[in-house]
Amino acid sequence: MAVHDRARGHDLAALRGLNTAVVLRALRQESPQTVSGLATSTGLSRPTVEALVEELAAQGWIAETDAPAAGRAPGRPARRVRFRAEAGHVVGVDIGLKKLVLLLARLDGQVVARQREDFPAELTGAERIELLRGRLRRFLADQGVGPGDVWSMGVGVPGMVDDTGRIVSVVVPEWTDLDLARRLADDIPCRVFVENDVNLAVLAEHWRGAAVLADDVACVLVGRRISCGLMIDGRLHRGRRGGAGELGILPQLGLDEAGKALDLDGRPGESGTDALARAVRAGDAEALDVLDRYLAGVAPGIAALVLALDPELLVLSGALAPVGDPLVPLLTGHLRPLTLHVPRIVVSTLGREGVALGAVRRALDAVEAELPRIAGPLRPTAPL
Amino acid sequence: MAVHDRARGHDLAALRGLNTAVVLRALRQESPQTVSGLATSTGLSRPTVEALVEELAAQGWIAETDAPAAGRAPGRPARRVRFRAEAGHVVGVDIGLKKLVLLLARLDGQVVARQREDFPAELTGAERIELLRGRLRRFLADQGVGPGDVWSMGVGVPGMVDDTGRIVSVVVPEWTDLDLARRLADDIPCRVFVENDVNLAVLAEHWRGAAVLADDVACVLVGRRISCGLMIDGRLHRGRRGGAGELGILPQLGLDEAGKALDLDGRPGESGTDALARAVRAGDAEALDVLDRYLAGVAPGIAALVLALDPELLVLSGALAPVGDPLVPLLTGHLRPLTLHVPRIVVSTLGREGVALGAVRRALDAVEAELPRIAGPLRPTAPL
DNA sequence: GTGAGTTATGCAACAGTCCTGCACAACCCG
DNA sequence: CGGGTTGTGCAGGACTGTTGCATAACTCAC
Repeated sequence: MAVHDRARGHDLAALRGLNTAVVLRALRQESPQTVSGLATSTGLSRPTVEALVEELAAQGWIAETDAPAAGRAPGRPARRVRFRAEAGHVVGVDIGLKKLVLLLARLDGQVVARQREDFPAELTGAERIELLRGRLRRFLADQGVGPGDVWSMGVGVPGMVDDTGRIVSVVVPEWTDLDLARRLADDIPCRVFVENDVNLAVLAEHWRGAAVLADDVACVLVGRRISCGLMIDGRLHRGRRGGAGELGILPQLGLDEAGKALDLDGRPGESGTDALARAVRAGDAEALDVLDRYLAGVAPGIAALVLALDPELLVLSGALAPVGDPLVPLLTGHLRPLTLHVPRIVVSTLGREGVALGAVRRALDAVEAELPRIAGPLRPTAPL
Repeated sequence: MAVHDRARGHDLAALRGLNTAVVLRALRQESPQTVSGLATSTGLSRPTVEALVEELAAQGWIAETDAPAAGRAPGRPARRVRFRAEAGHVVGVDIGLKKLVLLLARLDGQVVARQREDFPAELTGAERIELLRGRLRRFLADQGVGPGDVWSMGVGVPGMVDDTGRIVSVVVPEWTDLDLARRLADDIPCRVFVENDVNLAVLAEHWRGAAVLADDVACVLVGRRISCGLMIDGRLHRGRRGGAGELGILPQLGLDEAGKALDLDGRPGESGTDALARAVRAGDAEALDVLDRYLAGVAPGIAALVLALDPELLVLSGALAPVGDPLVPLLTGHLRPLTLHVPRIVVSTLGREGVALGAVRRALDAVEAELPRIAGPLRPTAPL
């Protein structure tokens, strides 16, 4: 009964906190800004903004820029303040069956370091965890970031994750029922959010990808395995058990059957989907035909999703995304007879870092959720 | 970019308005209440609440009760105030192919008058509108409610409705692309919200039905035609074109095929579904078998919905709801092999007024949405 | 180089809102 | 009829945000 809780009065301190958060948010969205500019954009008066700015600066959230203004204008030069994005860091992790992506970002979301690594799919669950922990320690050390400087961390894994962060699927052997967050928090004392990979992908697309302007988005991972991440009303929809979007199981939709058409041979070390994408891009007519048959096969499943949700936008991501724009008319053609209305379809442009970027976004969301109640100086997110 | 707008500062007047709305909301949830009780429940101080109460009373939103307190307690008897639910009315309409339901409710949602009528399915679109307008005028007149006393109206219709209130489906002949809201607003000068019937049913179930404690709900209309209303995170999910939940179209799911099994003969004037429900309740083994085959037929479609959304609760409504609890184990059995996790399933208990009650809820939502910005005395919703 | 124009700043006075505390009123009970 | 208890109403004080004005700093034109 979240509505019930909202029925609480606010006093002057709450108003102050609200306005502090407003100023900080405005500064997070655009930095640097002049104090007067902040006043007009927030609708507060200048003396008020000034007081809030002073308070935030004392707490370390913001700082005055010393850099001279870019364009020259008449009048007294404005004092300009900026969000201190370097005051803390967040980490985004994408760990799959055979690859690991690490991203380090500042509090404004700017990625300051990235690392990608492939590893054998045959690793045991324990080995995979140890690999991740080792690489993560090294990665942070290389960047001169201490474990205490990480405020929050997002981790994308294949398969379902329940709302407590426990992995409940069987995609990665031996990871079922694993509390990965706790294991990672032993090394890096911060909040860790484990989440299904496609769910993070849709966050990333909405943040900096193909879906920035849409609030009802389905992100479909097209490849050997099919699953979807859903954003509804601008928020990630996980489902009761974290299983939203897992249409692949239903035999009537033929998603698994369609996927088998992609079990082709590629070059050594190259997966079938990569080979197909390459061939299609090279203009191979036969490959295009295979792709088209695959899309025809997955169309009923995607149609079911479209009919169930009627999304504004469909983002295609995953192993076949490198094929690019040719995917759109092909899939649209197959969806048209199966749906009432084919939504706008676009291909992801985030490449292989999409999930990790979504993990960064997830971590930043956690930091932002605590912003309204800044009382002490900095570091709002308590470890775990 | 709704988030952008939220980055505006609040001044003291805004704080006041916020607290006024808080007190009013608390009083809407429970009436009457003592002023001191309001102070503790809202977290505001008593002098503050007192001032707000005085203001709201002057505007006509609340009033002091003259009725003596129920239980007697020591000490000075508390002054008690109540929400003036009789200050305005809302109307809920459910108009289908061959039936019309009208509900009149006070501002607290209490239904004060109801009317139900069946009419021939052969009516033309224009005749149907005239019937509705005539009955509505008469209904209000009988209750002594003038057109100006209706603050807001919700209307449930079969078929899809887009986000501007235009009907875009072909379920009712000649109603395609109809702006029903405008037609009704000619008679009753208030905001009119036209909405798909199942979407309103899910609102009703969440408000006063089987789904009061769940925030992720799918309401499935089981009957000759199948469609669903979706509630996600406590809010109605309509979809971009208002088509969310319309899985019936997809041939792979066999929903339409399954529905044909219900084309039975009933008694004169009784539909096939009603006859089937009656027979099952009477213990007819053959009827139970027909029902079971029907449920097996619709299971893939419902499974697709469950897999796509992973809802907390599934509410079964519609023509077969009178069958009651026997539906639950049958459907559960058919869903189990098709899904990862079968959600809790319950049968609607709202009967034939579900959609109209949801229309009332929709109308009340519109009134509540305007509550925070009460400035003048009463009547926050301007006509259209 | 100097003055006019422009823009930002900082201080002061003012108004609005909420809170705390205390004297008082109204009622029940013995 | 008086004590205990509970709600009421009124001050005083603290905090927040706003308006207004004099001042500071810079650009531009002459």
